[in-house]
Amino acid sequence: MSRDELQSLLDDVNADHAEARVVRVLSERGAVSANEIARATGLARSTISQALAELRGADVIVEAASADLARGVGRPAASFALNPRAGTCLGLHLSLDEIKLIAADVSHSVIFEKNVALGRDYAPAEAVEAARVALRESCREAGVAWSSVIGVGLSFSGPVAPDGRVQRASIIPTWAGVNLGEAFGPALERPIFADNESNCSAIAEMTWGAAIGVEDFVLFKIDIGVGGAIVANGRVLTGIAGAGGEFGHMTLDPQGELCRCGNRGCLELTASLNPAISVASRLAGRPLGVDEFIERAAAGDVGCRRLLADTAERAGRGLGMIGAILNPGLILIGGRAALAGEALLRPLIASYERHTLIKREETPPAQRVRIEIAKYPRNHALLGAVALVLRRHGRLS
Amino acid sequence: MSRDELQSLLDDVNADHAEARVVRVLSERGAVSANEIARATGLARSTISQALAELRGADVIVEAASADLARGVGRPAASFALNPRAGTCLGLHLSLDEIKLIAADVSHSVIFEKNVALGRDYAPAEAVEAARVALRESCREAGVAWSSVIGVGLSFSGPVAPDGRVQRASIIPTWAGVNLGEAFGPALERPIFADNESNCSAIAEMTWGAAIGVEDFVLFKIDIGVGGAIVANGRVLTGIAGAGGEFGHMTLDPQGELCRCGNRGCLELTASLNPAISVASRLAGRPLGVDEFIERAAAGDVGCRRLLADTAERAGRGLGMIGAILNPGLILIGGRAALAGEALLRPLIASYERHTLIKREETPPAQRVRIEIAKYPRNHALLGAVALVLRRHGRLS
DNA sequence: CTGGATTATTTCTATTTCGAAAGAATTACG
DNA sequence: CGTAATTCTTTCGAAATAGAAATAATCCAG
Repeated sequence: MSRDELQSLLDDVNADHAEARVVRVLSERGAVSANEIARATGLARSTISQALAELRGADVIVEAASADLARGVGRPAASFALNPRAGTCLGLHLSLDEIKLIAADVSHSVIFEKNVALGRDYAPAEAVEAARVALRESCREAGVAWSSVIGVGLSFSGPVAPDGRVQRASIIPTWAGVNLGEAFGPALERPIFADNESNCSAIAEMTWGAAIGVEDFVLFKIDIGVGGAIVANGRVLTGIAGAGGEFGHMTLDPQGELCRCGNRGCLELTASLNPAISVASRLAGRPLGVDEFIERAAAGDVGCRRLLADTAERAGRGLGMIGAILNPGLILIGGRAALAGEALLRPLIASYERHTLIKREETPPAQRVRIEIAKYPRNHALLGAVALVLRRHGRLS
Repeated sequence: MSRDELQSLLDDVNADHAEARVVRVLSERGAVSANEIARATGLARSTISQALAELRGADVIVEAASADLARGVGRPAASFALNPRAGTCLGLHLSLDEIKLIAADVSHSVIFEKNVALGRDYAPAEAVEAARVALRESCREAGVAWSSVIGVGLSFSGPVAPDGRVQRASIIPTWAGVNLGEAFGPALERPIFADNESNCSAIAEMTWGAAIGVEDFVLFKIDIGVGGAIVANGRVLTGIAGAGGEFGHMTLDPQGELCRCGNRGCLELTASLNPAISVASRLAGRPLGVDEFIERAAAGDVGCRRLLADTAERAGRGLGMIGAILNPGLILIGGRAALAGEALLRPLIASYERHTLIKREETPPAQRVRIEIAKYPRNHALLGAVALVLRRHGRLS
């Protein structure tokens, strides 16, 4: 295969030769040994050997600093990663009042990270222009040629349909109906990938976090909203309209309070951090931020601890239902509530146990649900946005 | 490849040549054209052509009566199916007070079907012995050599762990903790496959029913219990302990009535047919059966219709949550309630719409959830049991 | 410090699979 | 009818892949 063909393998999603599959595995996992590549692709070791030789010849991959972590007996395995100079992936997170930027090379190293503040309820065109300027500039500063950008991943705070359209139910009302691919594609002139925030977080956990190598898990996010993502067979279940994993909008009480989504009694109304923070603020005599509240709870403030435990109790009810529906092997707790660690986890697990079908003690260890804190609880959907590009997930154009 | 090797392809799950993959596709789908096989396997048409020639030479496959359904322009495609004489699959459904038997050849034709009544709460050993005797005898009568039986699929009314163990939460209390593979394996001396009833129904719908070719859907069963199954990427999500899809045991009201599963306020308590039938029976002055109740509702009895609609309203609440969590493209309604057709479907869809996040009218048609009646609403998990064997799903030994 | 045990990697050849082109069976249309 | 268009199927040489055996790099035990 020619050098040019090999170097363009990063763009070609559909190619199905040994070389292409090796590149895809490296793109998804970072540094990997030849043996692992063989297992992941299902190809023979000899085939991998040949492919690696060719790819190395074309400077597409490099030998990685061997992570001698589990160094046993026998010849140690060499690790390979994509040549960092072979391309750059950009990520963009669109949140309530700012956009966050990130760039990573194809070997999974972060090159730069940056925030751009915007007014509340900013218009799509504003964000597109701000993103264009900031990305171009940051790339120039970091010495990244725009032509070497493989794609831009977008993380959005709300359901994103498979065609890139933002659903009404999003946090930022001005964006309802906007097609992210059509909005950002012309301005950025690079392939666009997009998914909702929680799905991005799940992908970040799969790529760098607490779910590396896990094919089936659920991410449950507790922050000022409640959301999540479902991963089955190694793929994020986005749902037919991109609304999979919207745990916050399970209707717990059809006669309950009105939710911003237009329904009543959603889980989010009781299980997000908002009610707890309201009460804590009243007691403190001044408005508390999310971080301050969590810090107080983690530090042992009995009031905040109890408020957090009550939140966990209510969230655990929803989580128990998710357990009855999906019976996942691993549930990762994300969102800033997870920063409280055990103070959240203990009452949450207790509540889960009380509300779910299969009880822990009557199940052999291998079939038990593990509930753990995610590695990136603090909104690191941004990392996931860049992983969208690395995994070629949610491609729009 | 030798004739013997080709003929044993049906037993070898792990083989990964063109011939093996062709056999597997035919086993899963029945009669298929060469072109479809190529698409399903991802192999080149020329490879399929060669493989088919070899398999035909070894009498493993036969040319099927060409189902000239969609006969367009151009040369018509020939269909192939596994040679019915190449093997037989048995299925077994273990219900409350009887076991049901079925046999089908590998081309998906049913050979015989039979019920064996047992006392309520029968013991496992009883069922094993009854199954052994009835299956052996029926096979002899039908001229099926026991050695030609590829495997026996078991459908069980309750969660079945991946290792074959029956969970406590099952309908038949005497079976809690029993390992289905260990119980049936020695007596039947054939490979055993097992899964819970609803998962089997889902597989039946995928193989013969309303979900042929659909990779992602949810089956929601409303009968004297409430249950279901989730299919993602063409695979049934069984969950880490086999309790995936247990929609009936979502906790709607933590302070509600006690459920047989040990929790309170489960969906099943309000959304199954039981409450409606109780009221209808009181009004009728005598106990009504499920079928009678459904017939009355379908025939236009206003009381029964309203009771059914109320049930649908309550079930729709649970279904709406499933919609928020999974956002599936297709929801099939199974169980005997589905026999009422539109009388159930209309209020169910209305309730779903009211309780789910993404509303129908604000979604383009391609992203809308379709809610339809399953093809086999009347407990045809039995068909699914035999499909377990055809699809090599849930293998225990 | 040396030889055996263990695991990783490459080499070489046989086999499998692919892609392009030819051939076959049918419908559409003049 | 006959020819063109369309679609399915097979053939055959080229390319990719797998499997077995050889080679390499390390640990471990004496």
